This record gives sequence, structure tokens and C-alpha cells, in this order.
Amino acid sequence: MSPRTPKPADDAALEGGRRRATINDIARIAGVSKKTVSRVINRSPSLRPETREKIEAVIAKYGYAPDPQARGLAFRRSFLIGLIYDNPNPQYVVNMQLGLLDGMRGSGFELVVHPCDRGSTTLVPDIRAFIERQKLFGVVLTPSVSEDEGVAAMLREIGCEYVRVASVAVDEASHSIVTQDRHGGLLAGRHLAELGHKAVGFISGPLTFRSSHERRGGLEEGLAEHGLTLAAEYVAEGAYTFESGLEGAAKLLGLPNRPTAIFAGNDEMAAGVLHAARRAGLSVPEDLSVVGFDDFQIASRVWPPLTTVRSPTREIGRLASEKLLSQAGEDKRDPADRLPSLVARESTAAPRG
Amino acid sequence: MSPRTPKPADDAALEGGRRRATINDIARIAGVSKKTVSRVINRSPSLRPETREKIEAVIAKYGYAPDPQARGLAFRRSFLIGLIYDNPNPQYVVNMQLGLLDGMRGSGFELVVHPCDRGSTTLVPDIRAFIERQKLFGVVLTPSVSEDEGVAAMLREIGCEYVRVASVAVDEASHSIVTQDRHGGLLAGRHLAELGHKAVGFISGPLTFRSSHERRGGLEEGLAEHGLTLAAEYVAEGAYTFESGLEGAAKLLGLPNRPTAIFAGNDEMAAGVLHAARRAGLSVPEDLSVVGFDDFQIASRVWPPLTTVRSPTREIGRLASEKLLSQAGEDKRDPADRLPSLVARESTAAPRG
DNA sequence: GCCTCGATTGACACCGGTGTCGGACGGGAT
DNA sequence: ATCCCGTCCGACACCGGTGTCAATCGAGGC
Repeated sequence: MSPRTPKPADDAALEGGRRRATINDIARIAGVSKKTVSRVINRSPSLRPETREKIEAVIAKYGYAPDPQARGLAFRRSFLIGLIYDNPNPQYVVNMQLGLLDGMRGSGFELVVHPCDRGSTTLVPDIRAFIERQKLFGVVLTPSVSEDEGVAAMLREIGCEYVRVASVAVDEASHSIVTQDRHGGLLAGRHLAELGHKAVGFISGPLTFRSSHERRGGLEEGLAEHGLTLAAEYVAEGAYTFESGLEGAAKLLGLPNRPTAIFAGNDEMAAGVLHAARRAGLSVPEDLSVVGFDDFQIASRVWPPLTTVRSPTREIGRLASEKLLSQAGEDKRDPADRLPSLVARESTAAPRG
Repeated sequence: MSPRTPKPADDAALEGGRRRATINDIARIAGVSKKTVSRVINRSPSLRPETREKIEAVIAKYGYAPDPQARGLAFRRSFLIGLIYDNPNPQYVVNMQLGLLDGMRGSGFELVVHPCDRGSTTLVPDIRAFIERQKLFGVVLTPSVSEDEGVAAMLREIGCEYVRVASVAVDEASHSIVTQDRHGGLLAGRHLAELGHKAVGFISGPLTFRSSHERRGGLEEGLAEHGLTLAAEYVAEGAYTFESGLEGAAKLLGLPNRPTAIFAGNDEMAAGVLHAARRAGLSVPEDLSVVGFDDFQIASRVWPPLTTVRSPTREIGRLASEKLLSQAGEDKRDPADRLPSLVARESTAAPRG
């Protein structure tokens, strides 16, 4: 074999589609310099329209697409976006990924995933290494890592683009997507109050999660609309897990004056409440109404199907990646927040009597 | 600002950690050519040990890590591996991702995800574009795309490394990981037969999925061990969805001689069976035993908690990425298959009488 | 008709690695 | 001492793009 495949000879391979076109091919065929082709790729304004069109025609003819690696090398950053998450709920993760991909479609960016552990002592350096290793363009953070100020500070320091998804605005608007969890809580509270419940219990997520406070705050707002309040003894701290829902419900249902309805901070815990109710011999919704949060698949698989608050996770993901890409020059309009909505199923009803 | 930051002047930035070391820095400091540093990075054998050690010392001192983009540009491939899937079950996807990441840890590779639609007419070109866009090193395919021969042929044609995860060996050993679904089915069949069930029903996944046939075949094997057979009218075709489980169970339970136990092809459908049983006024497990497959979270959230077959998805994922990386020169031993196991919970019991 | 100036375009170096090939060096055979 | 050969290493081009800066060009002002 000759030392190197001679360059001028492989035009045949190009024509036959056996070789991908490079910027050099396009430049040679269009009769311009590669820098000018580069200008077309990067939408440089200082280009005569006829030059641009001539080059675009050649690009289209050969189906040329610039090599992200070479481009990235010159730009000193890659065309990759990272999803950094510590939420253990599979459906949340998958919906978020789908949403992010929705917003990235056709942009030439790819999504790389990075689960992490918020509690790890090496959280910040780990994430930093992840970003610097592949020189990520930017990252999307979801709760609860998104609430970590140490991580955010590091991102600003190394100049990595980022968007934080959280239940409240934790950063300036260009860096945050808010999920309006408070509104979701309000819908739950209003729903239960309208059904006539006076004694409403709440099982929160971990108090280190902003969403726990938002969902509770919303619930209280919804109850307040009907002149009700959330009694302190009707509140249990959970951990967004099935088991913690079970325990929280056991505690609330063991109260001398047990609540007639329980709002669980998410569907997983609501499923735990259903199990606890069954063990306590209570039927849902006759003896106890239950409301969840998320509207993940589990909500319609348990018995009875859960009344729950739907959080538009996939939509949120799409907004997040669009916001991130708008920092890359892709012009996406900055859209309005998406509000959660209530999905009424069979786990809620008016209290007895 | 001067036209370009002068090169020799920024050693201070290097020392201060404000600039990442490049191969040029290491070469200059170690007093060798960059090609020799490259030889160290790539474990070239023709290097005097003392030279290697000298360079390795400098690399360690400055925490140098080669730039994957530059390396990829020269190698004509990236250090990314893709996960291509069309399985809609979130927990499967997440577990698979976690497993893949387990096997990739410390390798310098990253995981990029690509959901797809097996039914799409542009499936093959879409996947091809995904691979060529970022010049992926390799991909992992999971059911049911992993069973598509058109996709596999394309991968071979473009020379992309790949591993296919499937319930049976669909390719040569170096390209496939088998999940031994038949064994899982056998465990379910054996379990039900041992409990004394004679009339066992089966709700399969789509017949276009290999796993549907494997799980059924295994069930029949397990029953056969006890002299039982699976009657044709006791088999319903489902679609691995909750709704199809509901429908399949409605059909089987409407039979004049209804089965006393149902093995559903996955947990989602088993949840559907539970709902159908409740609507039919049957209690589980007293009137009807139910077995699922997967052991995803839902299995322990429904009532009663499902007896099911656990498939070691995360472990499978780890094996898949290790197999893929072994083709990249990372020496991972080729490990044994992981077998599914039975998790007995409360949805199965001996039949009445 | 000549000069000035902004708009276009190209030449060249560079991003940070790897492939090719040849040169320097040292030991054993002649 | 000379020759041969294998080992080890470096010079240089190249991967496919972008940044910098200078050159070219046509139009408008004198």
C-alpha cells in the first residue's frame, strides 16, 4: 500500500458516496477557499449572497456536514450537552431525556447522561471532570443537584453554559426553568377542599428539596381558599420513596383524629399510602382520599387509579434544551412556563358523612 | 488584546492550573517530542522504560489528560458510545444506562442516548446519521431494535462496533449479550406448577419480539417438568403494555374454564391482569395467581405485590459496555451470562381446593 | 481619472492529537 | 575498524475545521 492515499485521486470515492465530503472538497469544488465555506457554515454576515448560494448548492449536492470534532477542536468546545441528575425516579429521567432530545432535534448536538450523587463529597470535582473531559458545551441540571449552589458556582467559574430546572427560580431567568410546583400543590389542595375534606394530611419529600416546600406551600394556599389550614400534626416528612410513603401514612392514620385525605408529595409515596390504607383496613376513596404528584405510569397502575398532579416533565425538558441552545446562537424564543395540571382518577371522593 | 496569546509566556497559567496541559506542554517539559508522549498515551511497546517513566511522571504532575476531540480527529472516530433503544419502559432504559455507565467508568468514554422507533421507515438511515454525525466508536442495541437485521447489516457495513442485547444469541458471541429469557420463563412455569396449578394462562408480548417466544418457551418447559402443557386457548397476545394486559386477562378470565394462574410477559401487563381480576371480582392470589416479568418498581407497588422474574438489566448493561470496550483495546474478560431469578411475593398461591 | 474606504475573500497558522518515515545510536558479526 | 541491523525517537505532514490579518475589488468623492 502506498504511504498515503493520494488526495486528488479519491474524488471517485466522494462521488460514489464512499467517502464523506470535507470542507476541503466543498471548497475545491465550489472554487473558493475553505475559510469561505466555513463562513457559510457559521452564517457569517459578510458574504456576497451569490457566493453563499453557490457554496450552499455544492454542500447540498454532496450532503456535506461539518465534522463536530474538528469544529470542536478549533472552537475549544464540543457539541455535546450533558444531563446531570440525581433523581432516582426512572420515569422522570426518561421523560426529561425525551424532552431534552425534543428540543435538540436537528441542532447537531447530542445528549450525554451523567447520573450523580448529591451527597457525595466529590460531587463538584466529579461534575467538573465530566464537563472538561469532553469539553461539554453546556449542561442541564435537574432537582435536586440543580439546587446546589456549589455546583452552580463551579459552572460559572469554568464558563460552562447551564440551565437549572427547579421548582422555583434559583438563578437568573436565562439559567433557570421553573416547574411551578407550588401551583401543583394548590390544585391538589383546592381539589380536596372542594370535595369537602377538612382534615387533610401531607407527606412531604425531604426537606432539603425545594419542591417539598413548594408543594406544601401550594397545598396550604389551596386549603386557605376554603378557609382551611394544614395542621402541623397532619404533616409527615417523607423521602419521595414508596417506603417513606408507607411510614408517613402509618403515622398519620394512627392519629386519634386521622385525616380523611392525604396529599403525598409524589406518586411513589402515594402508592405507599394506598398500601398503608389497605393494611389499616381503610378503603380508598371511601374512607380515605389520596392525591399524588407527577402522574407517572404508576399512578394509573395502582388500585384505585390515583388522582394526581401532572407535571409536564417532557415539556420542561424541551424548554430546558431550547434555552441552552439559544445560548449557542440557535434562536429559540423564550417560552412561557408550563403549569402542572390535576388529573382526577378514582382515589379521591368526598369524605364520609 | 494581542493577536494571539504568545505561547512561551503562558507557562504560569499552566502551573497555576488555569490552563489544561496539552501534549505540547508535556513534551516540552519532559524534553521529548510530542510523538513520544503520544506513544506513552497509546501504550506503544517500543519505548525505553526510563523514557516512559520520565514522561509518566510529568503527566502525573500536571494531571494531563489527552483531548478526546483532537485524538478522535486524528483517529477518525470519537470516544462516545451510543445507546440505541426503542423500549418504552422507563425503568428498563434507566437501568440499562446505569449498567452501561458502570462498565464504562474510568474508560474516558461517554454515553450518548438515542431512542428510536423500530417501525419507522427511516430507522436505518436515522441510526446511521446518528452514528456518523459524531463518529461514534460503537453502539449498544437493546430489544427490539437489537433484533433488526437491517440495522445490524448497516453497522457492519459502516464498520461501527456494536453489541446487541437480546433474549437469544442473534449474532456472533463478540457482538451479543443474551438475557436468557427462556430461563426466566422456566422459573415462572416451575413455580406455578409446584404450587399445584394445572390451568395456567400466558399473556405474551408482541410476537415480533423474540422475548415473547422465549418467555413462552420457558414457561412450557417449566410446566412440562411437571407433566403439564400450555393449552392454546390459554394464550393471549399482548403488547407489553398495561392496557394489553388488561385485555388479555379479560379474555382469559372470560373463558368457561378459566385458568387459575396467569403468567404475564412483563410486570406492566401483570398490573393489567390485577386490575382485570379486581373488575371480575376475583381476589389475588386466592382466586387467581399472577406472575410478572422484570421485577421493576411497579411489581412491589401494586396490590398484592407481584411474584415476578427478576431480569438483571443493570448487570446486563455493564456486560454490554465491557464487551464493547474490549473491542477498543480495554481488556475486560468475557464474563458469563447472568440468569434471571424468581422473586416470590404475594400474588401467587396454591389454587383453591 | 485617481484616491479612499468598506465589503469580500483568501493565505496561513493553529487547535491537540496521530501516522509515516528516516536518522541516531549501540551491539554483535566480520 | 567497518558493516549490518534492530531499537528508540523525532521531524513533518495531516485529521477537518476556525482565527487573524492582509489583499483584492468595486463604488463613491475629489
